[in-house]
Amino acid sequence: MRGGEMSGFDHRAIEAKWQERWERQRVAEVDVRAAKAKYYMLMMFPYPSGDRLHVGHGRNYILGDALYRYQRMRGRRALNPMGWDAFGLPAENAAIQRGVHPRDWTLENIRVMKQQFRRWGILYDWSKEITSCQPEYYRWNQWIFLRLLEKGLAYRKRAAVNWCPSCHTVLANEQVTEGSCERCGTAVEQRDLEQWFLRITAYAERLLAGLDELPGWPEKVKLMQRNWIGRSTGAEISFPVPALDETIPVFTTRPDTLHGATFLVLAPEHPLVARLIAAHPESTALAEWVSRVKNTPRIQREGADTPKEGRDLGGAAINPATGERIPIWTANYVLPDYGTGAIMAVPAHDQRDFDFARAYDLPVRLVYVTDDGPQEGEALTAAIPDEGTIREGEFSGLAPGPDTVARFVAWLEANGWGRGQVTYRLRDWLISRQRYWGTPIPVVYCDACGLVPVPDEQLPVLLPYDVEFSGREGNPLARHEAFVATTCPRCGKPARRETDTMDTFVDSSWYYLRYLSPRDSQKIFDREAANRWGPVDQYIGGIEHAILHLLYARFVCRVLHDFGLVDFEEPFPNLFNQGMITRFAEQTGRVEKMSKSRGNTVSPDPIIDEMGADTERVYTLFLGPPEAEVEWSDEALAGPNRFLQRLWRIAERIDEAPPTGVADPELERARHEAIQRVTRDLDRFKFNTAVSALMEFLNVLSRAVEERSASKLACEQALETFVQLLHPFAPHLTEEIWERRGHGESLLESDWPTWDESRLKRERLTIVVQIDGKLRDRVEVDAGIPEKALRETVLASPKVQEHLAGREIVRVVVVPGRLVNIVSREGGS
RNA sequence: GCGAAAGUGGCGGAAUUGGUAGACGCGCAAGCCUCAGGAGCUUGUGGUCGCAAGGCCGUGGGGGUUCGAGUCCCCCCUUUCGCACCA
Repeated sequence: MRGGEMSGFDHRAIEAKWQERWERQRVAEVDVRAAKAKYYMLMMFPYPSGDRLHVGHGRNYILGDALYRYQRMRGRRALNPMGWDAFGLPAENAAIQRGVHPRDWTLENIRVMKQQFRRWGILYDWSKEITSCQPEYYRWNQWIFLRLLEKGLAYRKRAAVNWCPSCHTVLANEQVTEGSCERCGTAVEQRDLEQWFLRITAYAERLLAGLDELPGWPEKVKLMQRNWIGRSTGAEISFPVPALDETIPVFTTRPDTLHGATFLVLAPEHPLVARLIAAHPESTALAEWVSRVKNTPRIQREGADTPKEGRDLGGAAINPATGERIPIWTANYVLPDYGTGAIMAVPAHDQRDFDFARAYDLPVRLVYVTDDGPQEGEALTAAIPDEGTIREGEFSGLAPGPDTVARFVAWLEANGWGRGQVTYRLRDWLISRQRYWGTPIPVVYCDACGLVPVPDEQLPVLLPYDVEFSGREGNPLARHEAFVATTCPRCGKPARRETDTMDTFVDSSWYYLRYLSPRDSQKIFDREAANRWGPVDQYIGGIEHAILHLLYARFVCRVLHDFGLVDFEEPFPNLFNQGMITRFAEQTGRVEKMSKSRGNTVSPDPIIDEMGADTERVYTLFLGPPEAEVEWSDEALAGPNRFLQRLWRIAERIDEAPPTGVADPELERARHEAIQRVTRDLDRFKFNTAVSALMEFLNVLSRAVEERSASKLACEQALETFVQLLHPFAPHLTEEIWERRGHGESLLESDWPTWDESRLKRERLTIVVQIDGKLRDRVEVDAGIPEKALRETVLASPKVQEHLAGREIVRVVVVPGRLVNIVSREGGS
């Protein structure tokens, strides 16, 4: 196969020819004004990293292209746009390491990636292309930001935030995994900084409820989002602190255990901590301890394995239920940004509080007791979270559960001690980044006017090109005098620009709307087009965005909905997560996700050179179920390549078929079956089994041609159907055969074949015969055979007779068209 | 620890959702064709016993439901993923 000359067809010439023609004829361009039978499909737009795409990336795009071509042939007006998630850290790092400007680097990468898409035969409507790092795009990020600011949905606050010391920037909670920076793996530190947030928590309930309206999403992703939002119901209870003339509100999911609350615990960051320390005799030592805990990296401070540590702050609060004075502590296991940043500790019924109480010898009081369990707190060896019944008082005898909680909530409210409350795990979205290569946040700081939003007419706030990339800590933008120095839009006096840029997930939170009117310089997007084409009919991307991108995009879509810009609340009603391609990595000695850093990538270039893009495409789709992780095998490429070679040879020999043939009905049946199987499989994204069905169909056609057993007409019809069905998988070769068969128009314009149920019926059926569930024989019968006759046929079979010798028939189970199972037992005649 | 998904030949994977386990492909073996083959074609290919006909075993392990279980139920093991002190 050296050089490809041995191939039956010249894949290089054919692929180049069709790629050129599709591009020249702009076959994928859609006029969005006409939305008849619209089908908006979308691949998550890629980050144009400098690494060339490997076959693992290819899976994603090939799958999307196959779907696109299929939908086109089904007669849908399919829109398949592509763009670039072009802001982000790697560009800036490349600038520091190689001295290339992020913009130039990014645009060059885009050029290379486009070439790669082209070589795969992938069709995008390039007239809709968007690039998020261009002012024409990012000005609308700024526009959205200003609207959020107006509505109080964007705000600035000082908070302990995640800081990546390697990327020199803060990170959103969603970008921290196991206490480390998701991008570079460096342990994240805590820094107390003034930052910009988007109030996604205001949408927590709607984001959660909306998941129930998404049958087209994988359960796994919905579950991940539910867990991330983390809705908890319970109560907020206020504990008076007489000495400070304050109350400390706590959130608890177990107000029913209030009588067992023997101390309070505040997060070290809690605002009352400082006041309590000030009144404490050992205030210096305490303050030191508190500041040490505050500065402990998240990964060390949090986590179930971290030992619980705390200090008595010396104050006392009143447990409203018992009237008792209880101590106030601070501890590392109480989080500052969840609930109220303070808890009531009920050691008897919460394991964490129990561990802490035992470590510091704090009282343990049982509210619920079990008949056979300990009757006193001292005797407990572990918390009993949901067993037993309440021992005393007006709620005596109740068992733990939602009803009991509800009764306590009503009781708290009646007494004015607290109220029912819902709390979310979800935190507000931190969007500030101390980096250059992102959308400038459009606000100005004026000594006289304070924080002033940049007026719409002054947008975009342009990212300056001429910055210095030194690799020093701090945002290069902050050192750019001409950028920072500005005038206040309100009073005209000198002012400073905000130098933080936006998280790139802002860019990707609404881009699908911009595709519909990408060059509009007057407005963010065309509302009418957005409502006609949106929401996206099919969204395709990796599971790694299950939370980050998909949650942010759902949030922003709701915001835009509330602004009256779109009619829908869910941007992507149907989501498909393709699986990764894995391969053995020498470095680790394991089969792992294909990636440059693991050194286990496979370049598509030599494959395309030697066997063609069609081969890679068919192989990629054939490899395994698209949602599953699959292992790449260089060897197995030969199968799909042989398959395409055979197709070519058969197409060339089709004229040899005789004018009449005995196998025509059989071939026709196989043709209809192939149409049915491929259509059904594609509708369910089962590309792998669709390829199998085509292989089987080719085997039948191939035999018919080989044996000259079917007529030329039947063979030609089978071939044409075959080429149509295969087109989404192997577009170049199929176009070529189609054209050579005298068709003037692209296969994309042809109508997807339809099958006729009546043609699928077989005249003769093979019925499986079981005796006591074991396969014993097969009998061939007419399809319409009555059950009685079938039984007789089966019982007459010599093999059945033999196996039944000396046994008695108890029962005969008949599954029409499939099998007969004879149930027998010992004895009889 | 909690939650979810998945375990099928030498390999990737099928199985109309309770009805022939292993489709399709890779690999392997034998044969044909060929100056040659890393090309093409044909046949075979879960294990085991048997000359054969055929038998027995077989979908991570163990139980169960059923005429019938890869598929449903219970227990266990392994792997992967998500969350991980969220009160």
